[in-house]
Amino acid sequence: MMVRKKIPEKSVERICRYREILLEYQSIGKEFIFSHELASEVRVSPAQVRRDLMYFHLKGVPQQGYRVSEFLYEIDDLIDPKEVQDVILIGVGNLGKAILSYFTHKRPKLSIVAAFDVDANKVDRVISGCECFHMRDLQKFTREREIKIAIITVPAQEAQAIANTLVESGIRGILNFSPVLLKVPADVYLECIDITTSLEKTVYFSRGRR
Amino acid sequence: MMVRKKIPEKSVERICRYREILLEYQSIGKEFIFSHELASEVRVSPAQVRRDLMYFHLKGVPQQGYRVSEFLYEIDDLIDPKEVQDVILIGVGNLGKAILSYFTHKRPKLSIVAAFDVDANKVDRVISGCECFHMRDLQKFTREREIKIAIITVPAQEAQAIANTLVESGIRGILNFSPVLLKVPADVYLECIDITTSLEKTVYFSRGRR
DNA sequence: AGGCAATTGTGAATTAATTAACAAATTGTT
DNA sequence: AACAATTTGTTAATTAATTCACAATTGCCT
Ligand SMILES: NC(=O)c1ccc[n+]([C@@H]2O[C@H](COP(=O)([O-])OP(=O)(O)OC[C@H]3O[C@@H](n4cnc5c(N)ncnc54)[C@H](O)[C@@H]3O)[C@@H](O)[C@H]2O)c1
Ligand SMILES: NC(=O)c1ccc[n+]([C@@H]2O[C@H](COP(=O)([O-])OP(=O)(O)OC[C@H]3O[C@@H](n4cnc5c(N)ncnc54)[C@H](O)[C@@H]3O)[C@@H](O)[C@H]2O)c1
Repeated sequence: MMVRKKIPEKSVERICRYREILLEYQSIGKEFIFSHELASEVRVSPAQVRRDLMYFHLKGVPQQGYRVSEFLYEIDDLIDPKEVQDVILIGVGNLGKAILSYFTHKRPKLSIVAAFDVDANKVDRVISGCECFHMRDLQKFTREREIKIAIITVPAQEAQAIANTLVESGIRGILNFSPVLLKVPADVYLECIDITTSLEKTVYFSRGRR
Repeated sequence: MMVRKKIPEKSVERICRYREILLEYQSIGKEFIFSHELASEVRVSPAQVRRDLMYFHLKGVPQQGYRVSEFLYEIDDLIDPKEVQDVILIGVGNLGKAILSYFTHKRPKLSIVAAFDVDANKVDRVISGCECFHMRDLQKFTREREIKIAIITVPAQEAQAIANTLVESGIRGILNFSPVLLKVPADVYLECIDITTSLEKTVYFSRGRR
């Protein structure tokens, strides 16, 4: 089997953004797109777009650009898992609920299939369209359903312990919203969204220091 | 006045993370920290930490490290605004509410002072500890209070129009949660948190392609 | 006090990411 | 059917970010 060249994080990120724009184009019936159009939408250089395209095989034609449907197909093929990917979420608080309601039917290949919490008001109910179970069932569920991806939205002080449990039960990727830099084995992928840092960055750079 | 060297985004981001760790150290009574300790907490190299330190003036001592309180002071001095920074939030939906409740008293120098929405169920009430006003009052409020920072948590299709209004009323920095790549003038700082992309990245890289 | 071990601060070297540049290709035009 | 105008695909050049490496300090131990 031919092994695809590894793609740097930044490129994967941009490619996901290209998809947003392409879906928009598709929805308004545009069949073709130029690298410079995509570039200006995503705020990168046209050269950057074409460079990213080298990671997968898409032929554009001069004077015409890339066929949107083909482009989207290639992105799906590259980025999306082959089967629907089941995801779980830990911590059905304010943020957890927002995410649950958002991802219901958002992407065909991504589905949050269960949420877990310790709060008696939350377990054994359907919250924001998602079944919520008690933490004690986490390991069993994860193992049986072979869940590979988890989203952590528990309070900071709980996050590391939960990450440990997740890793133990076979999780391969974690999207972490707690402000804690979790420690996980090198072969588990960890993506952190640190909203506080983002806001601090915004404040810092809005003060004109650029 | 001596002009500080401009600091790259990545460094600012790391410096904000250092602060998290330093606050933790302080809370458990540790007075000093080594570059390698901080580095391993934040998952960067010790050299990287020391390099970032060159952006501000902090003296460490060999065999002892950096004084935590001094380190924190320098970060505050560099990153934080001099006065309390008032922030507004647009779109008091699931995500907006989560953010409002989270940032109440989170950072002494950051305060979400008002939220705006069009939904009659939300305006003129206090939601998650924050006063919520109707969108029609946005411009007036922003101008009068000289608000410089806004958080956008409205549906995708509304985001650009709201960004335009914000820019018009003098906003200098936007933290955007909608999946739209907003167009703003070059002198307005735009930070985007794209949760969908982050989840897609997590799924992609958890499939072992690294 | 003097030597040993550890750690800082920073240029130099390396690696990664981005942009520039341009030949090859394609379309429409005269 | 040759030409002009674009736009692609890719290599080379540039710029940015990270790591290396090591002299200079400092604390600690004997
Ligand atoms: N809400 C935000 O805007 C925001 C912003 C930045 C960071 N965060 C981080 O996201 C996380 C969640 O924030 P939130 O505002 O939703 O908090 P929250 O308190 O509303 O929700 C936390 C949820 O986790 C559950 N929980 C607690 N301990 C648990 C455990 N051991 N196992 C399973 N579930 C447990 C609680 O019952 C609760 O439902 C926190 O780490 C917070 O720091 C949130
Ligand atoms: N919730 C999530 O986890 C999540 C994840 C990724 C992205 N997002 C994005 O964040 C944004 C908000 O998501 P959400 O889940 O909170 O949506 P939501 O529908 O719960 O909230 C949107 C809020 O915006 C208000 N609103 C609508 N039009 C407005 C206008 N013109 N002016 C002011 N307010 C207006 C609505 O009344 C509502 O209160 C969306 O753009 C969404 O794509 C959310």
